Amino acid sequence: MKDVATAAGVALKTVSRVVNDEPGVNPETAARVRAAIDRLGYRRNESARVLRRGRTATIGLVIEDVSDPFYSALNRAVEDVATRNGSLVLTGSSAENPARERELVLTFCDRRVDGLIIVPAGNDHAYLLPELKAGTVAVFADRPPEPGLDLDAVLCDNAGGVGQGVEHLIRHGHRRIAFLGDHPAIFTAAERLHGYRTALEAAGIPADDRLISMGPPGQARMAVELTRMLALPDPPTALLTGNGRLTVTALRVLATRPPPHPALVGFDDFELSDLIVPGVTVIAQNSSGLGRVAAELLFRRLSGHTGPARRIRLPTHLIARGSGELPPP
Amino acid sequence: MKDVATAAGVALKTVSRVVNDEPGVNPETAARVRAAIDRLGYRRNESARVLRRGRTATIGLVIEDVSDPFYSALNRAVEDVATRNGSLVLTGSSAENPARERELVLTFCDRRVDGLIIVPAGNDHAYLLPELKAGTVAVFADRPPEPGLDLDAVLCDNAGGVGQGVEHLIRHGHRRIAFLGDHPAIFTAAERLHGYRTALEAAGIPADDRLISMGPPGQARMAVELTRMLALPDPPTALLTGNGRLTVTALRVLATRPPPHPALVGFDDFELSDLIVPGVTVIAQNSSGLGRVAAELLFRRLSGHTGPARRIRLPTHLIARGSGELPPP
DNA sequence: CCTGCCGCTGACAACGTTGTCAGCCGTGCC
DNA sequence: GGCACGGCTGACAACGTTGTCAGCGGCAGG
Repeated sequence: MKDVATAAGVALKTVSRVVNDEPGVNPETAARVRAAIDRLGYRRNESARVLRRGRTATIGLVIEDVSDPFYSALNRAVEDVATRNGSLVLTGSSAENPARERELVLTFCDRRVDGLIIVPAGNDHAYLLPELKAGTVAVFADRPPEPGLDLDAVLCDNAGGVGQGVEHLIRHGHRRIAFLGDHPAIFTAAERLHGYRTALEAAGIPADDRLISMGPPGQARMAVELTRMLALPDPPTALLTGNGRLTVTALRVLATRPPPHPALVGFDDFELSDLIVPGVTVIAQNSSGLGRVAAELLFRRLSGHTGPARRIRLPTHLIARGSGELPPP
Repeated sequence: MKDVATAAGVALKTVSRVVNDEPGVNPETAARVRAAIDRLGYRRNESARVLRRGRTATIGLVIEDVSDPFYSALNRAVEDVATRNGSLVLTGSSAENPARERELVLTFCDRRVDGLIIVPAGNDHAYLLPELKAGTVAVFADRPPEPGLDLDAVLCDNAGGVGQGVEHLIRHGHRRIAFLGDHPAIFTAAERLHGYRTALEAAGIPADDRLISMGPPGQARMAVELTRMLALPDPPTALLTGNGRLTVTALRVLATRPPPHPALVGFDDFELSDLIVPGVTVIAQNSSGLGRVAAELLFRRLSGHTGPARRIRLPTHLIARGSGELPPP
């Protein structure tokens, strides 16, 4: 910038004014400065700008895994909103590890991101408090902050979605419906389990703990659990899987078994669910909506909005493709 | 930092030394400083550090779309290598738009990223030259830089991979093999088409232009092209699709037609290809390998390595799952 | 003619670090 | 006792911007 000023025969500050489109510069002078900028190929140093102004025009996004379709759709939606707001996105994968999440968030804060969108892996975000006090804005997505942390959050209607799925299966004649969910320490998994129990209860069907299995979506575990359930004297005639990976794992295990297969409804849509035979009936959640709304809440606060923390629930919707409409034998 | 210095009763510079683990500080003093740091919750301002040192410990990644499985796997691999090297990743989606790519790259450069990994959308990277001269390191992934731009690049063995696929189909008795590729202006699409022609020629089978269709992976276009080809007097008995999205589109179109279906080999593996019936035979490319190797090349250069630009080809491998082993009728 | 104002420009400090260099003190050697 | 040296510490400038304030000349109004 100094060089540009010299080349254009003006002071540093005038160049700064031109670069920032500040008013009060003689058009002729401005033109001369712009010419010098082009000639020298000058580009503003953002780091210095940040140091002086305090805003980085960068937000941080912490998700579980950038390569997971659910989160990468969320990532994309966040990126789109950020671009519209002139911001860039630093993304990090927490691998569902609270320590890694904390490390990422703090590193982002060191970089002075303007705001954070976090899919929390842990339940203790005390480490966030100093940053929040320092003016960093944070929004939680997919899972809420623990009580006491008063932040905006965007969630799916987990219980309601699972409820829709259970009702759908009941409508198709099922009463023995198994639920295969992720580890109940994960907020969404717990909510979905709750939705399952509530819907059964509402239909007057007693929940049977032997038809419930909660844990990580490994294929071995899934094989064991399905085998166990299907060998029961009154086996489930339908399965409800609690997230996309569980659905896929269940499909893989079922593929190793002879028909007839139980009906299946999966929470979370996934690509190609329509190409499998029968098509997989799913409860679609709006992953990009999650990202979009979270980013919008964030930028609203960044542009000065204050107000009580909001908690937004995005609706899910059931897509019938065949697997959920199989009747009980 | 000033506050910490005051609190610990030392000079600014001593705090800086402690924070950076520089040698030559009395352990007692260091302990006092560290205590003050903890007490005040001090965190170093990275922007100021960057301004002073010139290194941001951040790299930029420009891909086509963060939500595309191929690119998000690449993204994850880059992130992993970056983390191991103490760096963060700024990611942007170019949407296959050269102008957007340029904008992203220049914005990243304004932020003084140490290096760039680019999946180029366009063929003109003249805009990169000033940045390269200014010391930014760039590595291309999936597609090479245009001649004259002497940069490291990591590519898949596109022609060889398609060749494998063609040979596989020929081995299963096919001689009428159609090729459905993306727009030939895309480097990988052109290379794959070339591999197709070469492999046919090597087998002594004349290429038939009526069995070749190059263009974007829209379902309408795919439907038209497949209908046209399958209505020929001597229709193709096998299809080779040039990327993941084309494969999926072809599967969707085929699903609307009565059997028997032509054999199918798709370039690029995709999740659930094993759950479709018959399983989809693919030529798997190593998308995370692409990201990993590109990031490794980048960090090698960032740590001082100089040397001629390298061009690395990653092998592909064929995974037979059923659809590519269907015999001709 | 003087005053006040406006449009434009520039000098200077400040943002929070780190690199450079100088200084202090104690120790060991001549 | 004088000197060199090493371990430790600190003062200061610099990185490239932007915010603040002051200054300049011209013009309108009193």
